[in-house]
Amino acid sequence: MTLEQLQNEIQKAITAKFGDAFPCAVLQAAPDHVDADFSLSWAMQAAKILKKAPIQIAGEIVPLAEKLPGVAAVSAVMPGFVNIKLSARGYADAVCEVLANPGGCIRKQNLPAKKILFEFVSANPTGPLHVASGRSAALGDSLVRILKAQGYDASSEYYINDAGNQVRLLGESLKARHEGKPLPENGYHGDYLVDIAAKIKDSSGWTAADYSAFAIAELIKTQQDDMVLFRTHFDRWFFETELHKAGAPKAALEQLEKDGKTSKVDGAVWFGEQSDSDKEEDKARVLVRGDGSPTYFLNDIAYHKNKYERGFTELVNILGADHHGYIPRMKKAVEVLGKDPETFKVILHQLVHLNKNGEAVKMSKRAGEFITLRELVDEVGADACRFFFASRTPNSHLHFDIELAKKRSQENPVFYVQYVHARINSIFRALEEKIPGGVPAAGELIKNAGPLPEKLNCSAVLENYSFAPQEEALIRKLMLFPAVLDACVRDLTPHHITTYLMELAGLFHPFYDSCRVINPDDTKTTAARLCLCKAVQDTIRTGLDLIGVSAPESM
RNA sequence: GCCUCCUUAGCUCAAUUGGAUAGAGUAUCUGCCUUCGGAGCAGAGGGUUACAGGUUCGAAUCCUGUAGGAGGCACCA
Repeated sequence: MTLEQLQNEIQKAITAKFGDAFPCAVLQAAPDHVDADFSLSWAMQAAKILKKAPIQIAGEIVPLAEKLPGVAAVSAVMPGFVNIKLSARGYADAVCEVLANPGGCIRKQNLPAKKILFEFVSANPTGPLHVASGRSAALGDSLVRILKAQGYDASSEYYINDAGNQVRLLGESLKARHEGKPLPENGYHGDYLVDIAAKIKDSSGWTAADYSAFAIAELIKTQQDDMVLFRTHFDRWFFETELHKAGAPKAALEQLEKDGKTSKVDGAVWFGEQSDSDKEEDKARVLVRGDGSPTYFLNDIAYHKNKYERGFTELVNILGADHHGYIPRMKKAVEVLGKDPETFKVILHQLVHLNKNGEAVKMSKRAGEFITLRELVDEVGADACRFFFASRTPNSHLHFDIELAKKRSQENPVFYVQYVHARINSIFRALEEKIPGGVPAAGELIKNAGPLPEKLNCSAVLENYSFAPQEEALIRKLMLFPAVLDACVRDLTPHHITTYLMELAGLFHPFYDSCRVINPDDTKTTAARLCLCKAVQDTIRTGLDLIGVSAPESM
């Protein structure tokens, strides 16, 4: 029995008794000071509609919940909570469910038919990726993993601005480096262009465009390597030049003009009304400059039109907070394209603040002063990096202390979580030595990283097993994992997973301390505890994998 | 000037979206010299959730205002 199943049963019973004009019944973990496993606040939410006292409604739910399998006791307490205690059978079943679906990560049924496209990082190909891109990458890649694991149709994409002014400027900067001449005004000063210039073998007959193309190709390759190093996968790298080849900006412009959504002022084509309100709300923008060239905004409209044309029904863009002004006009553009603006979502993450020796590090790409993502990964490792970036809600400002991160000390919570995984593994390694031949059934279990072996009857192993309080606490936490994944999808953020993993890891140690797993004189207890360890290990591995962090067998 | 976001334990952050006595890691203090990994465990201290009002059975969460911080307001991308 999973928590979701129990919740559904309660929902059914409540609907049968009270009708369906109410919020959903949600089971949540009971607070520490309450003698219960899970609790329901539904009675208080329904009180107004039912025009009854919450405590009275709660009292009416008690007999309904008492009948459910896996439930040992139910009580109604002021001001109107329904508290539920699980039976030993309920705990045992919960462990079996986790083992049957590794990590309790169950693919959902009856999902809405959505095709979701996540676009993230999409940094200009004018330099190596810096740490802020790491935050985007960690958020986006983790979210795609989480959605896919739950059965959603989600894809990832990186948009490369390989056209426009910055490309020309980049080519000019490279040419200057190659010829040892001074850089152009506003050129790119980073040392990486010196390295790229050194790779040029024969530049005779090169045009400005050739320099640009060479630099872009090199930098895209660098960014792709950086993303591989950061375990971030993109289903597609989309080139802006593809749009231009297909005449997409022109087509988009024609559609907008046909619908009367543009206006001409001073020789430039504008998007939106020239009304004060549109200007104030940042919805009016130039699409085509006075010289006839398209702005990035028109290109972006064409790009998003293209996304919808490829069959995606929901677009999610992950952007740094410095782009927030872009959202209102893009939403308006989506609407004008005839799509529901709700299908265009933006995850805005606040910027990464780097601190070094207590001082803020200012970063400017053009000045060439920045910490690259690669440098950071080389110093602290991809595991710590990914975990750290995934640990914060996108909305919060992320303070990254370089000195602290470089220390690779145990202050980093990622080690705390990984340690539990490795520690469980060492228990499994010790089994053969302590009990030659292993224990019935469970020995089979721990050899398999995948789903439960057919022949293992987990519920038989846990039959009549009496759980210690530390074991119960661990199982309760395991039962909450699917709800954590739901929360990640709901909020479009992976950070609930890292919080959860730290709490789960924190519950394993007291179990480990007070419940010796391997006992040659009691193979029944040994088998039961091995099952529990396996369930914890599966869940940790699944959780870490969803945020792109490794689960080491030893450390 | 206008707009967006943030302010929770010494530090870094949570809080199942309005639920019960606000929780973790880390740091500090006190115990455990460890037969499956001590990168650990048990316990303690640490909070007027920036401030002031409001909404209701109930607020860190919602609404208003104030203070402080970050970012954005191009015929750049």
